[in-house]
Amino acid sequence: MDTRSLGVFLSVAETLNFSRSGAALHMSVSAVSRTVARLEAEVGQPLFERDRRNVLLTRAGREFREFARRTLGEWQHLQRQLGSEGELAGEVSLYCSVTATRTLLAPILASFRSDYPAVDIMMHTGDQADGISRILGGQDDLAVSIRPLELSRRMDFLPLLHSPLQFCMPAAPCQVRERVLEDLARGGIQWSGVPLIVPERGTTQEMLEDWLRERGIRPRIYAQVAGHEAIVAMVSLGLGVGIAPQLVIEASGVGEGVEVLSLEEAPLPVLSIGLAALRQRLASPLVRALWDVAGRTYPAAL
Amino acid sequence: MDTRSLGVFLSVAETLNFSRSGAALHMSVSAVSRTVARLEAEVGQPLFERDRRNVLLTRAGREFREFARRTLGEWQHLQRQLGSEGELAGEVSLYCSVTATRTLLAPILASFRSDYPAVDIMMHTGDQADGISRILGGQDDLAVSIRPLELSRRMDFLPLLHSPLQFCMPAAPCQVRERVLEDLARGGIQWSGVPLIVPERGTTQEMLEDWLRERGIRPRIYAQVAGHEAIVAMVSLGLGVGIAPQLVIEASGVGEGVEVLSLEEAPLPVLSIGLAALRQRLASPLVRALWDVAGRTYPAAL
DNA sequence: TGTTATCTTGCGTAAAACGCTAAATAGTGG
DNA sequence: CCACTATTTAGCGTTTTACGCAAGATAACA
Repeated sequence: MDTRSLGVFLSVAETLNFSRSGAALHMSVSAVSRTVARLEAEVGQPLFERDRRNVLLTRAGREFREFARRTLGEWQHLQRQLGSEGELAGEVSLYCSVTATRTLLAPILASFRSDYPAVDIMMHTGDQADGISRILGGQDDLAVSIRPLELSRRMDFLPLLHSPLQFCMPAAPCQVRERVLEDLARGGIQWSGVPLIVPERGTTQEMLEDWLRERGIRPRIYAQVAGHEAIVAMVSLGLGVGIAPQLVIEASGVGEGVEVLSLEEAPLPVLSIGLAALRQRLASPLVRALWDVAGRTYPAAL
Repeated sequence: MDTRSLGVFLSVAETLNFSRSGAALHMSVSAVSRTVARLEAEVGQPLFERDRRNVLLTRAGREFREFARRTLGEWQHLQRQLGSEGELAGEVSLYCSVTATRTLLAPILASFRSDYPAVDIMMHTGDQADGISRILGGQDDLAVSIRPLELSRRMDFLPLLHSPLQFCMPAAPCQVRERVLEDLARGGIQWSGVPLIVPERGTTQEMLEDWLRERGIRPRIYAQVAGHEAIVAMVSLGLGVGIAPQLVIEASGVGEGVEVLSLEEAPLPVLSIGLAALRQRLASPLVRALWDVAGRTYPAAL
């Protein structure tokens, strides 16, 4: 019996539907099934009555639900109580890009500091693309990141907002801009002729690669750059056409200097931006606190 | 947080000594250390104050101890309550040798049937040597077995009584008996001349092999037989010198027909005989019930 | 009768837990 | 004062567990 299993059981006891609980808990149906089966073996009695069509709590199941609620409640209470005592001792380390600090993180951190004034936040900034590996490597507790295409099972991701990936070009007249405008007037961009400034690594780099491959485009890469902010900066200098989340383009100091290229016929994917953390670390009350504040700050996150 | 961790914590909270708790719980010190460390990370505060010499509960630790006691108590209560309701449905399967049924098991089963009249016991008998593999293979819940030399971590073993492994020879005058007596009179058995009847496999077979190897003895194997009872039977027929636990020799119907050979200068090991089960299965209340009854029936087991 | 929704099971893989051994540290006795 | 013991923690390789995927099974439904 562990807290995770209790959570799964309570979810199923509420939905009375293994599949829906699985979806809600971000786990496969089979994992839910086996978790319940394990509990039943430990208790020695079936907790649910399933007849392929309906799932119902047995009498034992109802009693177990009481126990589960009580135990889980007390555990969380204890965690909060003891955990918050330790605020002074602990600190939460957070990895994010410069843009994230000013946009997404600002309201979260404001809330957090007023709720938990005693917690120190150790913030590291850098290329957003490195966030996931820093989390996996245990170097930071939390990272603001784009949801990776493949999410490790050790990790949890809390989506906070969405922003489309966009191409952008210099706003001021220059060779690159004229070339793009000409192409657009003729009906389509000749990618082979446009200098492209792309992310060096990370999710957006993979997405762009997929997008190009699907369309059979062999682009002319002008530069591979670490950090979307740097890409936008280079674009604003007229060095080429770049790619970055719309959020970054808008928030960049040089926002005036670049213009979004909207390719309606073949849009780039929309990014899910949020917090990433190891499940393990999320058991720590400090980390969980920041996570929860973030979720409350962006309730539309769903 | 899971029940196992709570148990470890409570043990350490009592002994205030990681090593001793490790020994008591049949786990390594490092496992104890890490289990406590995990709990501390989950709670967000140290539960023990350790200064290399002393281990003390912190204030958080004392609060956690209350929680742990309460939770573990309720869990066990629930397990017993719901588990015993299910008696009618469940059955416990038990693997043992014929001898075990009549000796070791008799008092246990008597107790058990009066305590839990509704539980069916599905008993399978056979060569004791197969018990461990039947447990590991999940074919039976419990097995009466000799403690294996290597105990899988998935398994738990409850020692109930001890019995020395013994050589035995025919009690009636015959060629084999005379030969042995002659050898003994001259100071030592000439193993190469004595027909030996040995276990086909299992712990006693391994032990005998070790014993022989250590002494550089190349025995004359007359027969490899499955089951100690069969060995004793063959010995009583005058076919050779056999090896079996003293318990089996005494309990065998042909006990009169065989005589124990006491080799004081180089005794065979003493066997620990008891119950074996998968830890997993022991979580089931039914299995646990029989296990507990056995422990109560042989309290001198320690 | 085919389709859909739902739970369970087999199999290969990824993560967690463990034991062993070594390191670090403090008390003890010769 | 130093060897020696007792104790907790950390690295490393191995065992055990949990998971996701895909197939199986079963019942409702169209």
